[in-house]
Amino acid sequence: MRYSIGDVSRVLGMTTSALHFYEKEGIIDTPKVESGWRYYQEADISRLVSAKKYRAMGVPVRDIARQFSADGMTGEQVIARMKEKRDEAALAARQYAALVQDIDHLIAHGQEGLQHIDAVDIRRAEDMIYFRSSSAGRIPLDKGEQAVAKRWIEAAPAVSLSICREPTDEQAVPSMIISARRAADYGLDANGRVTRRIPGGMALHAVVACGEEQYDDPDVIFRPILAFAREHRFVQKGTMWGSMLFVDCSGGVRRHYFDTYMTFE
Amino acid sequence: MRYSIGDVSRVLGMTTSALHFYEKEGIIDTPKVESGWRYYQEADISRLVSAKKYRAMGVPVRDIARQFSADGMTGEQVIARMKEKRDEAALAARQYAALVQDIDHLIAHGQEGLQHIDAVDIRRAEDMIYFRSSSAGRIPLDKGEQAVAKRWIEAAPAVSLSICREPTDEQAVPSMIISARRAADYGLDANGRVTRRIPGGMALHAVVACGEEQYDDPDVIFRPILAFAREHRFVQKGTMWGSMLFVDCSGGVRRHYFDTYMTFE
DNA sequence: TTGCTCCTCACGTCACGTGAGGTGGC
DNA sequence: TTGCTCCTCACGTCACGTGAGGTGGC
Repeated sequence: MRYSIGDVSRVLGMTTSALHFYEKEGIIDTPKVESGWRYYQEADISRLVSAKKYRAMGVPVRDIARQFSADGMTGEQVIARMKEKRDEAALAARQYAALVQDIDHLIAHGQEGLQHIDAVDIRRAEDMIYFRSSSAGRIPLDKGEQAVAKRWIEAAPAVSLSICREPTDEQAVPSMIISARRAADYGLDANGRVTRRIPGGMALHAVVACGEEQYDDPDVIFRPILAFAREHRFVQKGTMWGSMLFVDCSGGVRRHYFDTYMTFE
Repeated sequence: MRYSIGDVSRVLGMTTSALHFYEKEGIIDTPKVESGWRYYQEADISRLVSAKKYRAMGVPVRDIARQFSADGMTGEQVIARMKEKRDEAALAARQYAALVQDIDHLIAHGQEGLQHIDAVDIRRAEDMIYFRSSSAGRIPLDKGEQAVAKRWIEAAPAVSLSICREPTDEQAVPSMIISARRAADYGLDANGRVTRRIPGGMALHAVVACGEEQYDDPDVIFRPILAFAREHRFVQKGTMWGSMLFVDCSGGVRRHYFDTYMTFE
């Protein structure tokens, strides 16, 4: 049997230009009849299906071409490469599964926030772990701390930009935060020089929105909670914290939404 | 605080050229001092961390720039887009998890094959489902069948190129095969016009290697099994089949490795 | 004859990476 | 003064996609 490029394209789900490209790269060497039309044989189809499979595993086209070339890869080499790709795929699967969890968290808290903005309620706060550089911003100036901060940033969106205020602080400080439950999944722990644990418990909670003033006055995000605490005589226990959910950039102003918590005695 | 591009690059895990690129695309608008050096503020860092988060969710840079622009996206729009990306990430997680399973199968059978090439043993064969076009090759000429074949090809490597021979066939025929256990995960079933179920059971089994002659004589892959069956008086029951594991292209010749099965009475 | 399929070739896209040649800061 | 960091600008990369202008086959 011989197949036209259209047949191959429809069945393999590849465009004709992709087929031309694979031919140029040397994965196949399709014979042409005098009119210039390509006709594909069973052997070409096999080669292309294998190539698609390896592409799906993340093998570059150049490597696939070499694999199938006159002096290509041995079975052992092919299997060794599959083992690498297996581990990469397993990592990708874990990362995407974690991403789903983290997006779910953002959606749930974000939606709640849009509905009850600035309203204070009481709920149980999770145990958290936070990173706070010794140089007062989210970005450390010390190279050792920068290396740690990098690992935290990589764990976004499970790690979120946050603002924390310990009882001994003079003002709130920009930092990064993650729930203790997720921290281990991302290889983060609370035993570093610049990381600390915040025990959970019953807490005042509010979703707040603030503008760019948060950069000069990080305490702005705690106003609804602090007003409620004063009015109802709640006494702060431990670190007060807020984690950023999303930013609304419509209408020429930026509004940052934070999920804020204050555990009490 | 102000940070140099080097500080930002080390902490965010982005190259300076990526930071230049994000600036050119309008995600940030870093001020420069007279010497021409950029200095980043807390607000820029926030923006970049958010941008990284959305990139990890698969949002294009252009869209992120629009989201953060003067008249950008509302909170509702950001959350709506997160919902889309959540579903895409969930799909990706499932696909990578499936890929891991499929690669594991190829590695296990491939390794076994390299050790016991052409050796016949007896083992239990799984229930399988196979696709065989009405036009005698793996690629159908009928457009309806081509649409079905496309969905099978997409399920590689769980679907593998195969050669099947029913008891009524005059010779073996190229086809595609998948285990019944995995078929449902990929939305494939045995009730189509060109698909059929192969019941499993105790079977003669061999991993064989053959050259390009398989394209003219597909039966070549069943030789070891058929010789063993004749010698030991095994009687074929149901469809005989072989699925391709990998191709060894070293030393100027191509050797195709197939996992072959024949259930018996 | 018509409509469809196929051809080549040049250029575009996406998200950066690389390197040349030059300057600023402690 | 030295070594490091930073600058701009042009071009490269990867895996194709797009479109122009033209031809083949039933």
